[in-house]
Amino acid sequence: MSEKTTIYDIAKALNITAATVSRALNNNPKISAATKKLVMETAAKMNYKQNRLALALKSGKSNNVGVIVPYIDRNFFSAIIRGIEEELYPLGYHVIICQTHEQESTEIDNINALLNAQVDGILMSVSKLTTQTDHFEYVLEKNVPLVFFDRKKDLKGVSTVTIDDFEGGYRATKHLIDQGCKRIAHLSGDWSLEIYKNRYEGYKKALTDHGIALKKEYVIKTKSDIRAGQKASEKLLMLPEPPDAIFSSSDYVALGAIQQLKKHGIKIPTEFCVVGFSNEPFTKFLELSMTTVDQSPVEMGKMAAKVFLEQVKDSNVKIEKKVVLSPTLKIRMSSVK
Amino acid sequence: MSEKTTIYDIAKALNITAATVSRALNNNPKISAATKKLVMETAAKMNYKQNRLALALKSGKSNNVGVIVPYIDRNFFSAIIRGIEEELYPLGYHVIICQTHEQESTEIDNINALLNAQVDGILMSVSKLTTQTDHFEYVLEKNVPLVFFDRKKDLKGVSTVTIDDFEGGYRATKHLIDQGCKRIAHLSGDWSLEIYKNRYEGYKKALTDHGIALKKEYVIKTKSDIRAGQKASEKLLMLPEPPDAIFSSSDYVALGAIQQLKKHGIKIPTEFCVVGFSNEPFTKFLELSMTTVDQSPVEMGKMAAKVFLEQVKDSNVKIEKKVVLSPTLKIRMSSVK
DNA sequence: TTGTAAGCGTTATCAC
DNA sequence: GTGATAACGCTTACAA
Repeated sequence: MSEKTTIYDIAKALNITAATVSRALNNNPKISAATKKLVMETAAKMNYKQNRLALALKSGKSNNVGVIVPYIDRNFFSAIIRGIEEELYPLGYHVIICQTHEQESTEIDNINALLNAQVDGILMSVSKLTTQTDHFEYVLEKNVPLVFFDRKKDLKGVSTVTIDDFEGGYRATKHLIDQGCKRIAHLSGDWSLEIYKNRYEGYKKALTDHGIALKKEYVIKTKSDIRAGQKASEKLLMLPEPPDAIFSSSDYVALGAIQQLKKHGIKIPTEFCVVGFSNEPFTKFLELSMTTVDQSPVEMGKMAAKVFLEQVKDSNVKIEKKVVLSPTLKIRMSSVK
Repeated sequence: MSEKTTIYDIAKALNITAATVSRALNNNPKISAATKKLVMETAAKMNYKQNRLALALKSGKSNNVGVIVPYIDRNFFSAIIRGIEEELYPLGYHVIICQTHEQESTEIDNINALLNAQVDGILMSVSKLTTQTDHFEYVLEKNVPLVFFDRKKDLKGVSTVTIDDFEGGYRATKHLIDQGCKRIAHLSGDWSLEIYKNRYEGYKKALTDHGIALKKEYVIKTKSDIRAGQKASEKLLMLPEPPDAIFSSSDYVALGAIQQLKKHGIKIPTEFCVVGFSNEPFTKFLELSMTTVDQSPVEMGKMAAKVFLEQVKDSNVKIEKKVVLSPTLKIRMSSVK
């Protein structure tokens, strides 16, 4: 029973040919009900399982999609993958995962490996350190659908699913203004990544829309970890006129800021408000729960999958879809006076 | 340039045969240095990429492994997957992921799908609701290596990688005893999952080893969420002699307990100590950081991958390896008086 | 309605 | 050292 049974085995058992078995198994109309039933039964009896590899080789479709992310154990990305998997699995697709570790060279390697594996599409978030775009063009040349989620590069023929980072930045900042904060600082990330640039732009627009002048010393670019948040907020507090609120592009940075503020005996939210970005799971478990911008990553994954499916449906038509999801502001204790 | 180039294209270009090209590409000894060089060069020039699907069909090895977990966006599992991916990718394997959603029927479906896809092995954590084992036996019949991590079923021929849950429970409890806690309660999970049973056994042993009688009313089985932790601890506080410490088999339950204790004005850790299990990321970000048992999931994933590789190496020898990793107690504020 | 045979891209086993 | 050919398991014109 350990040997795999093929359609030939079934054919032999019934004294018919493999082609007929294949037709019976695939609901081909040109087949008699009798033989079809017979084939179905013996297939079940012999425990036949279709070899997807053979099908893939024949059809040129592997029914696998590749998903590339920086790290799979970052909640934002694993939630996206969950969305992709849940959308695609019912349609018979399998998800192959790769991690770039934020390295461009690894990203290129991942893409080549997935292409060799004949994936039907690649869904990915661009690595922080990626500057070239040749490897993306190469995917397109091979006519393999390419969908960027969250972090993208602007390329012709590539569909993207992102959230409106500008809007996220705007609403976070407006919320702080509504709370009566007058001197709102912003902790940002590297602007070579659009997402951070856009969150900053939203911040800026909200300020000017409400007649608040942008103070250059209130905007600090940092790495995305707790330590960076501590250092940046320390710097802010040393200013002649320190801020009374922080909008951070990262939840981790915001957490570092909160820790540092507390160290200085500053009361949150009464004296100082903080808003983060990403709705990392920990933000709502804090004793002082953190206001943050939710990116609905599972939805983002599902949407990326849907865009991929559209692309596959009309493979002759090159679609270039730009889906922009709306972020949700999760208002919690760190910003409500 | 959009068409895929095969070894036939290279052969045609050089007026040799595909077999020769194949040999050149695969470092076959029976080939002249000259033709080899020539083939290599034109292969590069024509941008040849090996079709892994064809190789897979021919060889019977897909170089894919399937990984099945309840939910991919649970940190514990995504970290394990990270470990698996990082161990296997350098060897040319790709990781296909599936989610059971804790449903037995989905688990069975996942296994069949992966088997159809001709994966070279299946690495998985058993779903909470799984009672049958037929689908696992079936994998073994097909001679596909099967490795369980964390949640396992005892089956002949299946290798497992787990942490020593007994030890974890023992050390967590002993730590509480060392802190001077006298009345230690335990919040457990469903004992049909070995992990919870073993953590409880460790708890029990630590108590008796230190001359503390096990009180039945101090042991409560709950679901693994915050709400359950709140309710269970409420029940404990209503006891005629309420406990002065909780060892919880889940970080979420422990968090719920802490919240409830605070609601009653109970001071942690001075009046009451709490220890969780799993070292979920949020535990160390809490203002009152939580003591918990770390399961080193990335290491667990790497180990599962290594066990799989051993199995593959000697496919004729059936290996049944039981790897048990040691947990680490992360001592934090919630339990240090 | 069913059988025949070619083909998907490789590699392996023969010959030469 | 290289070429011809079969085989992996399946689908699909084309014939019958």
